Amino acid sequence: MTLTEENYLKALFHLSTENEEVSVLDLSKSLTIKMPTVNSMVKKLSGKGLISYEKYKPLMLTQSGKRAAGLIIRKHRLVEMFLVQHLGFGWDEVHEIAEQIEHIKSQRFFDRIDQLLDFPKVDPHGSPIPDINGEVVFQNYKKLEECVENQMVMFMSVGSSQDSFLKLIDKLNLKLGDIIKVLEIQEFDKTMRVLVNETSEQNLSQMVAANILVKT
Amino acid sequence: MTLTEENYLKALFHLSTENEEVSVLDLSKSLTIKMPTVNSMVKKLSGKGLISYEKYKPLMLTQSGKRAAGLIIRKHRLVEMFLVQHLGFGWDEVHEIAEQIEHIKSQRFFDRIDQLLDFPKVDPHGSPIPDINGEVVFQNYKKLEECVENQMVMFMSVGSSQDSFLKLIDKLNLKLGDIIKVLEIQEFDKTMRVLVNETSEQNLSQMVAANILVKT
DNA sequence: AATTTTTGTTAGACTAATCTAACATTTTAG
DNA sequence: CTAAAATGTTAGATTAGTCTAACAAAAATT
Repeated sequence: MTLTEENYLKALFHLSTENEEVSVLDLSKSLTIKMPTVNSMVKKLSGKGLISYEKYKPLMLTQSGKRAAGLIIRKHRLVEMFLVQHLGFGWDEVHEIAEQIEHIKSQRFFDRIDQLLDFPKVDPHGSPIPDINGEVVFQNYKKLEECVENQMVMFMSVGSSQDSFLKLIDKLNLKLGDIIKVLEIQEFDKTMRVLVNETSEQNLSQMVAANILVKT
Repeated sequence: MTLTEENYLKALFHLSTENEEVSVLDLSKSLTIKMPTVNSMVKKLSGKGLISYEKYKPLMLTQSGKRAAGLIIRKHRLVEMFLVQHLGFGWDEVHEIAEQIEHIKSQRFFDRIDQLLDFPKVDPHGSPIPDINGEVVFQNYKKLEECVENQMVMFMSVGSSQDSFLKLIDKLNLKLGDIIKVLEIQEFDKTMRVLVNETSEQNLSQMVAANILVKT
C-alpha cells in the first residue's frame, strides 16, 4: 500500500467513528484533497477490497480496510507514545512526526517500539492503541461538560488533539489521570469551576469541558 | 527536497568518497535507475544548485549539495545507532529502516535522538556521523589485509555493510573495538590467522581482511 | 586514423496523484 | 412537486519520477 492510500484509509476510519455516514465530501474536506481526486482514489481502494463503494452512496471500510486502517493508527499512536516517553516531546508536538513515521515499512520496528514502551494501551492523548489485528477497544468516556456539580471524575482522554487545545490544557496544569471535582457550573455560560487533585482550582469554559473526557 | 532528490544526493556523495570521478553511469548503477532518468534528475538538481553539471563531464556535488548530503547521512547514521542501541536491532538489520527514517521532516526529532545517544561520533558500523553542518571527519583507518605478521591493531570500522559480511563478522565473534593480533599470513592465498582480544583464534580470508578496517 | 564500444543525451510514453471544468444526481426548500 | 442547492462523477490536463528507443559524443581498440 502506498503512503497516500494509507492516509485515505486512516481518514475514512476516523470519520467513520465520528459519524454514522461518511460522504465523499467529508473525506475530501478531511484530507483537503478535491472531490474528483478522492472519488478516483475511492474507486481504486474499492478495487483493492478496502472500501465498499457504490455510486452516490456513503463510503464504508470493508473488514480488511478497517483492519488495515487500525494497524496504521496503531503505528501512529505507538510512535506518539514513544516520542513523548523516550524523546521528551510534548503531547502537542508529536502528531506531525508520527504522521510520517507511521508509514515506515518494517513490522519489527513497531514491534520493538511496542516492547520498549511495555505494550501501552493508550497514546499520550488517552486514545486507545489498536491491537496487532487493528482492533480498537471502544472507550465509553463521558465529556466533563456532562458532569454535574460535586461529581468527582478522572481525566482519561482528550476530545480534540488540536495544538491550541493541548497547549491550553498544559497551561491549566491538567494531565491525564488527574482527579477532577466539579465545584460549580455557571448557569449563564456553563463555565465550570473545578478542583484538580484536591489542590488547584481552575475555571473551564464549556468548550474546554466538552473536550475533556472523563471516567466516573 | 523530495525523498527522491535526497537519495540521489546521498548516492552521489558516497560515490564521490569512493572514486575520484563519478559518471552518470556510476550513479545510475548505484541507484539502479536507468541512465536517462538519472540524467534528467541530475539536471534538475543542478538547477537547484546542488550538483554542478556539464554535459559529458563527471558529476560533482556543489558545496551546498555536499552539505545537504552530509546532513542526510547524518540522519541515517544517527538512526542506525538508535536502532541498535535502543531497539535491540543487529547491525545487519538497521540499514533498510534507516533508509526510510532518514527522510523524516523534523529537525527536532533527529536532535533528540542525537541527545538520547549522547552525541555519538560513529554509527554501528564504525562509519563517522557527519556533524550538524553535514561535515564528515575523515577516518584514515587501514585495511587489516595490509597489516603484517605480529602486528596488533584495533577493529574500528567495516569496509562493507553487506548483510552477508556483517553476519559473518558476527559469526566470527568479532566486534568493533576488539584487539586483533596478526599471527600468520598464508603466502599462498593471504589468509590470515589472527588472535582476538588475546583469547580466540580465527582464520580470515583476504576478502574478509580487506573489509576489516583497523587503527594501529 | 578509423572503427567499435562505452557512455551520455534527447524524445516521447507511462503511472500515480493531483487539479479544474463540465456535467449528473440527490437532497433540500419554497 | 418543481427549482435550486449541494453533492458526486466524468473527462481531460499537470507534475514528478520512471521507462524504452533512438541518436550523439567520448573513449578504447585495432
